[in-house]
Amino acid sequence: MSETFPSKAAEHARPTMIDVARRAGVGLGTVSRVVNGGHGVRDETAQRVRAAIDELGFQRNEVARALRPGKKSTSLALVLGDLTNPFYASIAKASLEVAGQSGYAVVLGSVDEDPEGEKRAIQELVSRQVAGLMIVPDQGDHAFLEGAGVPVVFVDRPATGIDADIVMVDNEGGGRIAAEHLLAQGHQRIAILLAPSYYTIGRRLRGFRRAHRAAGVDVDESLVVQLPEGTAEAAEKATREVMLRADAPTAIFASTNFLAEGVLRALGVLRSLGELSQEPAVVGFDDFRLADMLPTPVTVVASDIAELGRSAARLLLDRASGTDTRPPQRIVLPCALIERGSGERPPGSAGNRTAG
Amino acid sequence: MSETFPSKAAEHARPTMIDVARRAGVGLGTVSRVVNGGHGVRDETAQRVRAAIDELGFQRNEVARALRPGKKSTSLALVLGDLTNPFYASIAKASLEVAGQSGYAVVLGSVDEDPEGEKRAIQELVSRQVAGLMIVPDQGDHAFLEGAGVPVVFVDRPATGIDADIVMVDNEGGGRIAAEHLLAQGHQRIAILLAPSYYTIGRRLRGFRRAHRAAGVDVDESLVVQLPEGTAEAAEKATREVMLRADAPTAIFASTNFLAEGVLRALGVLRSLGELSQEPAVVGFDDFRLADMLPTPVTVVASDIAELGRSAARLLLDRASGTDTRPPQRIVLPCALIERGSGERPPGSAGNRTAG
DNA sequence: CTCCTGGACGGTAACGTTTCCAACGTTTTA
DNA sequence: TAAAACGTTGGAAACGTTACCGTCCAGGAG
Repeated sequence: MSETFPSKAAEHARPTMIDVARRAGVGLGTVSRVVNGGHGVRDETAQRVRAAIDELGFQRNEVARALRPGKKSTSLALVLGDLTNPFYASIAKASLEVAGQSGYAVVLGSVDEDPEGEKRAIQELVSRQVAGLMIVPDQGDHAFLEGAGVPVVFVDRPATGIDADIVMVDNEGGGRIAAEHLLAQGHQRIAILLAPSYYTIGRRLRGFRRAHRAAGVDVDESLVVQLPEGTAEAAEKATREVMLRADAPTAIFASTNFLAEGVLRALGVLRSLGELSQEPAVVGFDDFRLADMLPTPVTVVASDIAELGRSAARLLLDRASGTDTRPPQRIVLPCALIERGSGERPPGSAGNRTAG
Repeated sequence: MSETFPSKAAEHARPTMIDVARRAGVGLGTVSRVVNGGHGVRDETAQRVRAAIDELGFQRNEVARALRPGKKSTSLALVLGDLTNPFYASIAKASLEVAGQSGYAVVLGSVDEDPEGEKRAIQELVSRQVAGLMIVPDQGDHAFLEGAGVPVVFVDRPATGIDADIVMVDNEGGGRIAAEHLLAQGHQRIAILLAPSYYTIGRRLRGFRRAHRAAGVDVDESLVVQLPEGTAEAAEKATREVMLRADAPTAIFASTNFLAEGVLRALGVLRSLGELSQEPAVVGFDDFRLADMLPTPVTVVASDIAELGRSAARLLLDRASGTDTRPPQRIVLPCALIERGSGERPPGSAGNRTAG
């Protein structure tokens, strides 16, 4: 065993530009020039340097590079909620793709639920010198970002305390479309299930109300149900309660994909128990996988979530590079109705309630 | 306007330890000591330093910190496929949580499909001096990671060319359980749909075969369907074809969540066309949202995917900190059958085929 | 032939932190 | 009382890169 362990040697290795320079018999600056595009270096010299790089397996240390003043790191930060929610997953995937195409990596902050945790996560990310932040903000004040010296793009909803770029969907329009659709079927008593008061939900409710006003139909405030949580379980419970009332609604608008799931679950249970005096129409907000394969395919108001992520990443990259110096932008993507069946049930749809 | 713009000032600001030291009237080393836990600093001095930190809004520059030899950055890299797949999303979420609890951020590499893109993404990540890599590997050779000097944990499947930690589910056991379950119902002709030859799929097939052998039933090789893609569409097409054969199977094992979706889609279409001479039993691999709400709830072989991500992150953190110096580990999580209905259909289930 | 211009290249400072070492003052021990 | 030991502090080197500045040489103009 005259040779050293390759693994050990490799661990100590990690050649630097200095090693490359020595190997190629050139100066440090020349290596740097070659690595960065090679302008102002003779072809022959550049070849020699590149050869040395290959032989040593040199890779530029991005950390050291980012340390230089002015040079921002080539990574973006993404702060969002539960990746298990396909909505967030789509945003992450899309922004990741766009960033990757420009050679940027994406750092995901650990995302707690409370605003305090979000703030901590963001500051963690800022201390890592990311070139920009994409944030799906929580409710807290985000003024602390003002002086961070890093471009910020908010996704899906604006944040309070700071004026920054924002990419979102037309929540109010979506809520309006959903309500208009149900009203057009002749529904007069439409329940709306609201997840905890995020900005988006408020907008969807506003659209819902506007559609009613335009149609000359009063909103029964007892059918505007504010849930304590944005989970399917909470929606299931609320749906059960509202549908068992004597004056049950003839339609339900679920303001979220998870809520729609809960509504369907509740209806399924009630149906099988014969407790459903009539089958309500259902419209959800945001499309979800298998929505078209359920016993009654689910009508939803949908938007291009991936485009949300792509737009945010593109905008942020332009801000980070200094290409884009316009005042804070506000990008709003449209919503469209996807009719699948559940939203087209007329008010009178017979249920199969047995004698109570 | 005697004052400078606060925003502008803030942009130029980003106070350093040197600023803090000057402000507190202490040396640079002292500030560093305070920031890192404050051992060996008099209480009164530490107070003064902390006051200066608060006044200036100082935040440690993690990039500069990671530059020091020995000090690895406090971020882990995660390389995986389509985040839109709930399987990957669960892994990402879980590992993110564990990493976050230890103060680590997670960097997601941009993930192309081809092995070459994966290699590029990994090297990008390595050049960012991450403390460790979690990889859901593609098929290519991963020997190039051997000398990277960074701990690696593979997730879901092993990689060739390198001996490293691996966290995975019991694919063979899962395949076996699925087949056993169907065989126990009396099924003798079971089709299995295979996504492109990943390691995991091969193992599931092996378990499938073993169960058959144990039961004394021959596998009809024409029912072992290798798909060109792992998409629902490919599975839908293959299911249509196999179910229209004269000797159609009485059961189908979909080796992936997306494939299960395709199977159900095809069956739905065939059913509505009256082309289904008999209703096959269906078992999927990996659970998916709404599986229990479909017209026939879907029986699946499932495992704790989140635990996959958590284990991987924990193991990697221990490796990165040097706490864990054992030889490469192999963690295998169990699979269990979730019976929901589709997998419990007996072989004779009448379809509703009309005269062709 | 000389001077000047300009391209190619080498050397060095600087980025912000950690770590080591030396220096200082105070207290304990001989 | 002197020496040693210890805890606290300041200063400087180093991490790997980029940017700037100066030097050198070749070639063109005068």
